[in-house]
Amino acid sequence: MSGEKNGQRILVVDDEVNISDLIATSLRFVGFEVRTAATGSQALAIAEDFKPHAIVLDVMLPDQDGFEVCRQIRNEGIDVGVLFLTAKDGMEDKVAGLTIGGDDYMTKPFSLEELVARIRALLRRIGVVEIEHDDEKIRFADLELNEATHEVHRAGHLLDLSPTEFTLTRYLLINSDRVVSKSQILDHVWEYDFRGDAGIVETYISYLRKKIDIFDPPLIHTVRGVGYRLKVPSEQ
Amino acid sequence: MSGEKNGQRILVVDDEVNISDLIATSLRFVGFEVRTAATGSQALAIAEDFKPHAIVLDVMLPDQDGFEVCRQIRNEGIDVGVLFLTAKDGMEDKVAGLTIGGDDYMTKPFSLEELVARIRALLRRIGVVEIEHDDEKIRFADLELNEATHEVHRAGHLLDLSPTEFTLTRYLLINSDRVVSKSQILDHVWEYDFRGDAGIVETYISYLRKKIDIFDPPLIHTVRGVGYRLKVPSEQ
DNA sequence: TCTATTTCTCAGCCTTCTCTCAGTTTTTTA
DNA sequence: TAAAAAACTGAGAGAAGGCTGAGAAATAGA
Repeated sequence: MSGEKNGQRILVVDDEVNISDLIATSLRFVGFEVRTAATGSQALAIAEDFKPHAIVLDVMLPDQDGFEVCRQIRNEGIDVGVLFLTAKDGMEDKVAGLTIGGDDYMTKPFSLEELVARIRALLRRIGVVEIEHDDEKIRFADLELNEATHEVHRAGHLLDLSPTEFTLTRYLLINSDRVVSKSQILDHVWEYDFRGDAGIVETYISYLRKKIDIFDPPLIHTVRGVGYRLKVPSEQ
Repeated sequence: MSGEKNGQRILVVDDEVNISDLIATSLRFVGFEVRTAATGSQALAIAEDFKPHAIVLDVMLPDQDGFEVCRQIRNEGIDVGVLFLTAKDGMEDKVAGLTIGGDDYMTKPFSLEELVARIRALLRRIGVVEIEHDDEKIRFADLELNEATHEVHRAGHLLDLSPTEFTLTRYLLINSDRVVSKSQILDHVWEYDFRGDAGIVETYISYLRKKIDIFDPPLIHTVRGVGYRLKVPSEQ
């Protein structure tokens, strides 16, 4: 289960405390050991003895830019994968160009579900095997989601899902058989600055049903007043 | 049995003393060690040496908001799960992000039974194993309630229960073999501001009997003039 | 720039649930 | 044995929760 230290260390670097807290909390919950830093120099100091396996690094820091921080940390001989965070301005191209090796980047705002998935993929790529998550496929009954190819199959058929539908499917799959509330879904699957109400989850569940549950048996079940749950009806 | 100190410490923070008292009493009764605070700064002061495992925290406090209190407590290095309480008014905006990292939230008014269940689920999720309640299933005879899936089975058959029926069943199960009065049931299963009379409990017991006790032997027994009791008849 | 896709909101509809009430049955007491 | 008290249950009004189609707004792609 979650909560145990499994040895994967992540350093989160962002000057907005709200953001770094949010990220840190999420990553801790899924079992990582996490430290946070608000500036480049602070990040450097912490990295030195924390020796993180991966860094979540905002490219825009008060003292220096993220690439510089990244370079310095690697110069220390610390072998680390980096997930860059960038605002959605024009900088994306530049970031993409500078993202080399096993590194990756995401634009703010993002969903926590997506962040965790990227971190896991990153660790896999750089060869740090995470316990229990070394498989790139998540399965439930005849529904299968492939992390590497971003494909989802039901009963052997390839489904055509939009990005949000994909993320929602993954979240349901990860929590298969347990009830998840609409607010949980909203908090994990939607971008963290989303200000709408949980009604949108109903809409997307409706979309998903038309793609996933046109096959028998239906897997997405409503638990009135509580949330949704992936289950195989035959279980009784 | 309930009543013993099992080591789980809960801090309840709400400026309405009626509410925090109500919650504290309920939590103490089921075996938690409880402290209360009416303001954010008071909460912080108490948390420092009380080191709670979980906090029940109103988001609307006189001095500062609940999120700030939460952040400060965690900055003290206290690893704590939070159950946020929110009013059901226009505040729904601020409710975003509350279910991150094992945390949860409930809207006022709520039922005490629901609150206790959420606290237990929270402690389980963040890895604080509660004695005697480390399982997500509650059982009595061939009646079984699953907290994670929200399913109830009798003699292997899945029962279809409404939310209130589910909560009532849980309350009876937790108090199995003991007589619980109609007013006790009303106080625990219905929202704390419910202004109807205890007659509704009879109605719901009737509903439950038609779902649970169509199987033999009947488990729900009336103790005339006192209340109801879950028992296996052969026991006498 | 235009087009296609995706996201999001909203309103109408339908289903289920909650709660009250009143008539009935059961048990107790006088 | 009759009257009173307590509990049971069916019916129904109104509320709440959830589903979905339509369309506006935002975004990405050609």
